[in-house]
Amino acid sequence: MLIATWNVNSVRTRLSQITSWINNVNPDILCLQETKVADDSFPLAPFKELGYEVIINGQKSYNGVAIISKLNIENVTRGFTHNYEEKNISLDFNEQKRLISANINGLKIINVYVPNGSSIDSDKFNYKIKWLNHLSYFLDEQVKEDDLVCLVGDFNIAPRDIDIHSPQKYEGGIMASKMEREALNNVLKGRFIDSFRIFEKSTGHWSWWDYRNNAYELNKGWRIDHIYISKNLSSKLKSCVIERSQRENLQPSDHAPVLINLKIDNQNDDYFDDDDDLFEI
DNA sequence: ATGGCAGAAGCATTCTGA
Repeated sequence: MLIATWNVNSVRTRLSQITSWINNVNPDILCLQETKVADDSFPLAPFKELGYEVIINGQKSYNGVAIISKLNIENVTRGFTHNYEEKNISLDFNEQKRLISANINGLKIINVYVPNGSSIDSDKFNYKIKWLNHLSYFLDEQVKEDDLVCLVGDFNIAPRDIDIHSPQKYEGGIMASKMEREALNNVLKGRFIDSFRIFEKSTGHWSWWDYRNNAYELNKGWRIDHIYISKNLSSKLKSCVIERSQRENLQPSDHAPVLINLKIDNQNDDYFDDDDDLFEI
C-alpha cells in the first residue's frame, strides 16, 4: 500500500504534474498541501477519472489540504474537532484550512499543513506553536491507543540539524528552532516513527528547496515534509523515499513528494521492484 | 539585513510563502 504526501503549491497550476505522477507511481493515497483553491473550484474530475475519491478542505489563495484515495474514504473530519476556546485560546484555528483526516483501509490518515511561522520573533511564529499545540489536542482526542495512524504533511520543521543543508547558518531560526522542535515532539509524544529515518540515517536528503538563489541546482534544501506512522505500523513499513525528480519538472512545486510502502495487503507490492528510478540516491 | 522566486487576485501591485 503506497501512501504519499506532497505540497504542490497550487493544485490547479500543478494539475498535470500531479496526474502524471499518479499515473507513474499508482499511489493508493496521496495527501496534498497548499492546494490554494476554494472547495467549489477544486479540480475533482481529473482525479475521479483516474479512479480516485477526493476529500478537500480548502480556501481561496492560501493553504488548503486534500486527500486523494483509490480506497474507500470514511469518517472524514475537516480542521480541529475540539472546542478551541476551552483551550484558552480565542483565535479560531479552523479559519486557515490546514487539516483534514479520514479512515482509509483500516488506517487513520491525518494530513497537515503546519504554518510556516515567518520568523521566530513574529506573531505568525506564535500562531505556529499554538497550531501545533492544537494538533496535539486533536491527536489526543481522535487517536485511540490501538489505532493505525499515518500523520503526514508539510510540517515546516526540520526535526534535526541533519535535515538542513547548512545547519550552522540556520540554527535557532525558523523551521529549526528549539521551540518548534519541542512543539513537534509534543505532537508526536513518542507515539510515532519518522518513516524516512528508519531507512536513511545520514544528512543530505531534502524535500524542499527554495525557489530563490538557485537553491535546487546548488542542492541547498531542507527535509520538512514527513510521514509519521504510529509505532504499531512499524513492522509493516517497507520503504520511504523522497521523489526529488519531481523538483526537476518544468514549473515545479518547491516541494518533492514523500512516499512510503506499507505491507498492509497485496496492493502494489511489486512497485519498488520494477522502477528503481524512483529511489533517491 | 535584504532580496531572490513563485502563485493568487486581478490588472498594478500587494500579500504570502519558507
